[in-house]
This record gives sequence, C-alpha cells and structure tokens, in this order.
Amino acid sequence: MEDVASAAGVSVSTVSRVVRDKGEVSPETRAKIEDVIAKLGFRPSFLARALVAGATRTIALLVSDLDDPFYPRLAKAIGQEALNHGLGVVVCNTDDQTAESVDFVERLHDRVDGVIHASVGLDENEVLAALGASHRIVFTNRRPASVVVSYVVSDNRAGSIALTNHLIGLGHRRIGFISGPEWASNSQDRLAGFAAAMTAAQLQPIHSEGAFGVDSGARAVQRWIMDGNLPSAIIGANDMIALEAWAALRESNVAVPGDIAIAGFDDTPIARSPLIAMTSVAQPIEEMARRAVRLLVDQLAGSSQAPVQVVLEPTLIARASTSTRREA
Amino acid sequence: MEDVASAAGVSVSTVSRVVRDKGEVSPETRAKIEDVIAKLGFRPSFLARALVAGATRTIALLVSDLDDPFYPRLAKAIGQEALNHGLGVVVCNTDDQTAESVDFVERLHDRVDGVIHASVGLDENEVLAALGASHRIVFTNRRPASVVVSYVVSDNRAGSIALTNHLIGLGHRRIGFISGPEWASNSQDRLAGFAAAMTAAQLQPIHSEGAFGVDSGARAVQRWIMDGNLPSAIIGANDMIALEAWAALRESNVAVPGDIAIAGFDDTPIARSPLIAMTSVAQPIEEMARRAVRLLVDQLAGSSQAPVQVVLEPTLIARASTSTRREA
DNA sequence: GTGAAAGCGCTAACAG
DNA sequence: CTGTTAGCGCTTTCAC
Repeated sequence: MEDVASAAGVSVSTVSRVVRDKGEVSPETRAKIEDVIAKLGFRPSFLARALVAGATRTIALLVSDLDDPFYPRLAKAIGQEALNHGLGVVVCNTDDQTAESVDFVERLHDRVDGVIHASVGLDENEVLAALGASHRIVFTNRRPASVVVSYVVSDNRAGSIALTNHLIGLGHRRIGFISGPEWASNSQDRLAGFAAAMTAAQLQPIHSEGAFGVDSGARAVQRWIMDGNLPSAIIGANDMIALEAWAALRESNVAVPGDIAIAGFDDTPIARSPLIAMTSVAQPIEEMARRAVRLLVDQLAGSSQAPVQVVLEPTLIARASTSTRREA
Repeated sequence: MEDVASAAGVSVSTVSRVVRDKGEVSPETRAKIEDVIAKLGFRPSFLARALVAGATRTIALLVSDLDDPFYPRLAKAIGQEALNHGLGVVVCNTDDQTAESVDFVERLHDRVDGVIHASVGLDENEVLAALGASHRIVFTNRRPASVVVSYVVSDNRAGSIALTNHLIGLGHRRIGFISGPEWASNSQDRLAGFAAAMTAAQLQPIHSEGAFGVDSGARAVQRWIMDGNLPSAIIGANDMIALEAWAALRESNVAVPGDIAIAGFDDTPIARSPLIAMTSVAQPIEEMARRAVRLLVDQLAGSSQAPVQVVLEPTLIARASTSTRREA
C-alpha cells in the first residue's frame, strides 16, 4: 500500500480509501490509484486488516471425520451459507478427539470470529473453556449438555422412533441396534428412541455398542451370528455402521432384505444408490447449516444474545433394504 | 502481551522471550511471567505474529469436490503430513470452477504460505497468475501443462492400460470407457491409456464423454442400451462414475458381473465394500500426499529451487465386478 | 538479563 | 478531498 501510495504520488490513507471504496476521493485520484494498483498487482493484506479490525470474517467448522459422507455434505452447506454472509470457513477434522478440538480452537482463536461445532466428541466443556468468556459458538449435529449455548440439531430420538415403528409395522419383533460410542450424543439419542419405541411395543430392545470408523457394524453382526441370535432387523446408528453390518451379513450369506432388514441414519449417497437402496433417516442438512450459520452470525453481530435452541425434524426414507414383511 | 508485561512488572520484550522460549531469561522472571500468563489466560496473537513474520505456517489445499470420497482421503493424508512439518491446512472446495480457485487464492494470498492444488479444473494459468511471481505451489492429482511447476501425480495412463488389459485378458472385446469432462487431465490420461491398450490389442475403443457429479455414468449406459450396443465391459473414469453406470445397469436388469463387467478408478471405500466389490485402480494417496507436502515445504524453506515432477505407480485391484470370463 | 524503539500493513480519527 | 498521526499485537535489533 505504501508502494502504491508513493507510485501514485498520494498518501496511504487515500489509497486505503479507494481500496475500501469508502470516503470521498476525486475521480482523477481514484483513477490514478486504481491504475497503479492494477499495474502493481497490489492486494490488501488480510492479516493487517484483521489485526486492526479485530475480526477475520472467518469461522471454523469442527467435524468428526470427513471420511464419513455426512460431514462433507454439512461442510459444503455451511460453506455456502457462510458465503452468503461474507464469511469464510475453515474445516477442522477432530476425529472426535478432545485434544484435537481444543488444539484447533486455541490455534484458531485469533484467526476465526466464531466456531460451529459439529463434531460429536465429549469435548464440550474443554472447547468452551478454550474459547474463553466470549462464547462465539453454535453446536450442531450434537446436542450439548450445557443450556447456555446455542445449537441446531435434528430430532434424532423422533427419527429413531419412526424408523423402529416402521420395522415393527413390518412384523419385526427382534430388532438389533448397533450404536456408536457412548459419548456420541446423536447416537445415544437414536438409541434412546429405538429403546423407547421397542418398549412401547412391548418388545425387548437388542443393543450392541460400537464406535465410529472401526467396523463396529461387522463386529456386532459377527457376534450375533456366533451367539446364534441374529435379529430379524438391524439398525445402525448411522449409514456407515449399517453398511458395515450389511457387508458382514453378505459375507455370511445372509440375504438382505430376504433374511434380515437393515436401516441406518443420515441418508448417505451410498444408501441412496440403487445398488444399495438402504432405508435411512435423513437429516435436513441444508436447513441445519442455514440455521447454524445464522445463529452464529447473530452472535457475531449483536452483543449479548440469549442462546437459541433449534430442533429440526428428520425424514424416514424407506427403501428396499427393509421391504420384506414378516409374519408374526 | 502488554497486559502480561505490566502485570508482571516487566517489558513486553521479556514476555515475548518467554512466550517464544528464546533468549536468556532469569528463572525468577520466567516463573513470574508464566504465572501471569496462566492467570490471565493469555494467548499470543497469530495475526500479529504472522504479520511480522510474513508467514503463517499454513497452506491451502484446493480440491474439486469433498463429496467425492477421493478428496477427503487426500485431505486427511495431507493434513497429517503437514502437521509433521508444523503446518496447518485449510481446505477449499473449488467445484472445478476457475473463478472459485482464483477467488480462494486471492483471498488467501496473505493467510497461507503456499498451496497444494489437487482440483482438476482448467484453472492452471489463472491460479498461477493470481498467485503472483512467488510460485509457492505444487500440483497433485492433476498433471499441469506447464513444466515450470512441481507436481506429484500417479501414472493414470499406466493404471488405465493395466485395467484395460485385465479386461481384455478376461475375454472382453467390446469395452466402453465413460470419461469425465474433457478438461480433466486425470480423466483424459485414463482415457488415453484405455485407447492405447485397446488399439494395441487391435480392438475398437468405445468412448462416452461425461462430467463429474452429474450422473454421467447412468446417462452413458442409458444411451448405449437405447442404441442397442451395450459393451460387455465398462470402465468409469473414477469410481463415482462407474457406480452410477452400475446403478443404471441394475435398474435395467443387466447383471454385473454376469452380463457385464464394471471397473473404476480411485479404489473408494464403496468399491472396497463386499456389498459392491468393484474392481478399481488405486492411487497411492498417502505417498502422493507426503511427496506433495514435502515438495511444498522445500519451496517454503529454500529460495529458488528447480521444479520437481513426481509420477507414482497406481495399483490394479481386481474384484468381483470383473470376475466373469468371456468366451471369444 | 532486560528494556526501548522501530516497524510488519493496514484503518481510524483528526486536521487541514 | 487529502494528508498526518496513532495504534492493532507482536518480533527484532540494539543498547544498557
């Protein structure tokens, strides 16, 4: 900017004015400066700007795992909405490790104005602490225990109840649920909904606890087969787990949906493919993204706002993997 | 930092020394300062540091589309290796739009020290121009036309030849290739390898040009079926396209691999799943990531280095989708 | 060992 | 309309 100023024979303030397009500048001077800017290929420094502004117009998005197809979709939707508000997004893969989350938040404290936390780890308090008093955060995809923060989630419990009832309605009596780890609140909510629906129907819920990204689906199925008590329907806490279970069944020559029904959550592209056609509970991702970003934008703009809690409705999408009716 | 200094009764320089852990500071002073830092929850400003250092220890990664499972894997691998060098990574989804790429590069010019370009758009010159004279960039997953830049790619042509010969060896004579858009060099290289292998075997290559993310696979299959000249084997320029084609075949009641063989590129998790078991050509993602990051790190460290070009070998992974032999 | 001073590239009052 | 003067929060000589 100094270069531009001297090259144009003006002061930096004038250059600054035309760069920001603010304040009155005479047409000639402006033209001259724009000319020099183009000639020199000058670009204002974001760093310097952010330093004086005390804001970066950037937000962080914490996700569990980009390999899980749910998160890229969320990331894209959030990126889109953020752009609508003139905000940039930096995506951080936490692997659900508290240390990672905290690390990101600390290393980014300066570089982002706020964070959207969509990773499901047990890191709520640590992240909040690392963030400091000026909570600029909204949770999504996970339901924080604390009531002092804003969040946008879908009603996992209700979605799970709908799915379970769908299976019960098909005549299933022995239904198994393969959950994620105990600390993942979305998985727990889905499990709770399943258990509630089963109990309401006077059926015994069958549960196998797993984890994400470690082939829990396959393990659960193998265990059930080994024990000789395979359910007639299986629900995975997400599509990945359900697909792992399905693959394990395939390897054991158990037919889906002929011998057993399978369903998951998140309505992943793979579930949607005709090659798989798996029943799944879809979250309103775009809506979640939109609401989450807007909540954060409000926090960035307004000073002290009361936290807002939004719960959206998921949608059950029945496909071939649960198309076979059982006789009681 | 000023706060810390006054609270500790020392100068900012001294605080700076202990924060950076550089220079001699008396044990007492250091203890005192560390105490105050902890008490005040002080964190050094990255913005200010980067401003004076003229470097951010951060690199940008440009990808085509995070929804394509290849890119998250690359992103994670690059993030991992970058971390080993004390570098952060910000991932940018370009959708293969030149405008997006340029936009990212311009908006990040200050905030990153270099970029790894893995998005396959036709944006090479524009990105290079936007980056300015101080090329701190390495291309990967795409082969730039310019020879003045470093890149790390896998030998798509060779991989495609291996795959095509595998199908020919199985007795296939009519093989169709569904490519991505013409501007995607990795897709073009794969197509070229296919054509070369077919020609070498004195067979007529069949080609259908498509695009990414627009169901080209299905369209190509529908066209072939409509025209009554469905090949006996189909290769997709990547797994996504191959799976789309497969899904379309399924909907037309064409059996894979019974009636027709299918194969793709990238060895995506879905291809690996026993539910699909699709033959695919795997790229050495981790190796690519490692080499790409190191090349960039070298550029950041050394001053003027000659560009380096690395070509890695892919691996053909044959699975059930191409398991049926044809009789001539 | 420690402090004072200059400056990274910009914006934000103030004067003219 | 335009220039001057302070900083934003840090690092980096150079003195003491």
